[in-house]
Amino acid sequence: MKQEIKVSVDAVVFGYDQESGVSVLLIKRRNEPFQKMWALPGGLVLNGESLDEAVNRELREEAGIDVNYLEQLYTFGSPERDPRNHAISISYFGLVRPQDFQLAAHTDAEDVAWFNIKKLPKLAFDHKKIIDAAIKRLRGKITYEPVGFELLDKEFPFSDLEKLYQTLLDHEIDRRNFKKKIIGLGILEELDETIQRKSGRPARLFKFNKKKYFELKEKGYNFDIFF
Amino acid sequence: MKQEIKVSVDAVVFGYDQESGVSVLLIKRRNEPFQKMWALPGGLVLNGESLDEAVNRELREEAGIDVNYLEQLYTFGSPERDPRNHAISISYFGLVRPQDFQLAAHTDAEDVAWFNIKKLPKLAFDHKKIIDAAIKRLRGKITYEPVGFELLDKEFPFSDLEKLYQTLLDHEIDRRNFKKKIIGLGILEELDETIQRKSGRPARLFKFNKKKYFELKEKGYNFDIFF
DNA sequence: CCAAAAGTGTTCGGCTTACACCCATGA
DNA sequence: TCATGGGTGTAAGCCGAACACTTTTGG
Repeated sequence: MKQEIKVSVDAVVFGYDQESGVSVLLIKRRNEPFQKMWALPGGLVLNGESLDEAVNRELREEAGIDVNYLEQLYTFGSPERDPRNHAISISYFGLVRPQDFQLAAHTDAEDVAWFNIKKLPKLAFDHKKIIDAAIKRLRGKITYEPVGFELLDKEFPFSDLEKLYQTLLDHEIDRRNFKKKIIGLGILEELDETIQRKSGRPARLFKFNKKKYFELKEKGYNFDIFF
Repeated sequence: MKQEIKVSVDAVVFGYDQESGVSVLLIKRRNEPFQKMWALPGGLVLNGESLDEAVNRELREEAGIDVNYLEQLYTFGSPERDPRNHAISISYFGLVRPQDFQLAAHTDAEDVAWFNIKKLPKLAFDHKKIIDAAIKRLRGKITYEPVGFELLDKEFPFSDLEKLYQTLLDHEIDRRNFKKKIIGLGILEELDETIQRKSGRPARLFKFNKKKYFELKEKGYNFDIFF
């Protein structure tokens, strides 16, 4: 009997901002099944298209977004996950600076929006499960690789980084120890500029030095950021 | 246009023994393409079958093996990876005690054998790449989770564990520090029995205490085994 | 001058590392 | 008695954790 399995990709794209914390990008489905329900952006892989291409295409089509970090997460293949037919989903994990984009729903998406990861709506298919896996990965990831910078502005005050870690790891961090540790990694560049928030003393801006990071990584340097 | 993508699974199953070190299970392909070439066990997922089921079935059919540890590794989906058509492969990573099984080639496999990971033959498809990814994962994995025990006999002398780590991580380990660390984790049980190797003083046998391990893991205990 | 956030050092304890000699067995 | 592998303790240094007061700005 001929194999009749559909191959699709789905993306869990995270964004972060100071006020609302960590969010996931969702689309509202235009079509059945799960019509009008929120779901992860994604869709069928085209013949001759690589998986990465498919994810990037779907994100552009359905949400108007180009991620700046993307990695494969997990492949879900239980035959019951799609009510229509056996369909596997290769899920991806992405990071983006929400401020960089104007969301725009197209094709299969009737709407697009950011949802705080603590206030998710009911989701289509097994997408809740996929998001849970992605959150777990994100939490793990930031403790051993400096991916957090992909979520912050290019130039950011140190407290933003601190708050990001606190939000993601969900526990208090000692400001002094945190700074010592991160500065000790030698992958940040301190700028002369400062930024003024609503109140309080202005903060020095920092920049992630990607080149330095890759140099150190080459040399087998380790970037554990445990707490 | 209708989607025409084949879905298959492939397994990188590792075995270990004292003399030959770490090996991978390979089969010799009975059919085209890559006929008579060595390849990973695996094959098409059947309609209505989950991915895990598919891997276990293929391993039983092609090699006569039941793994005792299995996890998903990565999904390879470049359209050029199969000369016939667009085919994605969900690859798995497995561990087994080679002594527990009598290899037996069937169906698509003309032969099955263990190959030392440092002496691999030329491989079909992109299977070399898949094995490389699996080795990297294995190396990483044993540093933060006690999966090594799945490769050793149920009861083993401490030096076996030490040699396994040395082989996998490819560097010297101080016997005393290693023992202190592992014993300190509290997941080993020391038995009264000893084993006599070809020469030298007989060695005390140890057993991995899975129950204790899960208990500790529940409590958020961490099992880093860095060097 | 008050509120809000940024900035900054030191001490203590525990973990990691380095390191070398004796023991039990078979040949 | 020799060769082979098994077994064991201690000291030094480094890293992570705990901890509080001062500075700069806007209102």
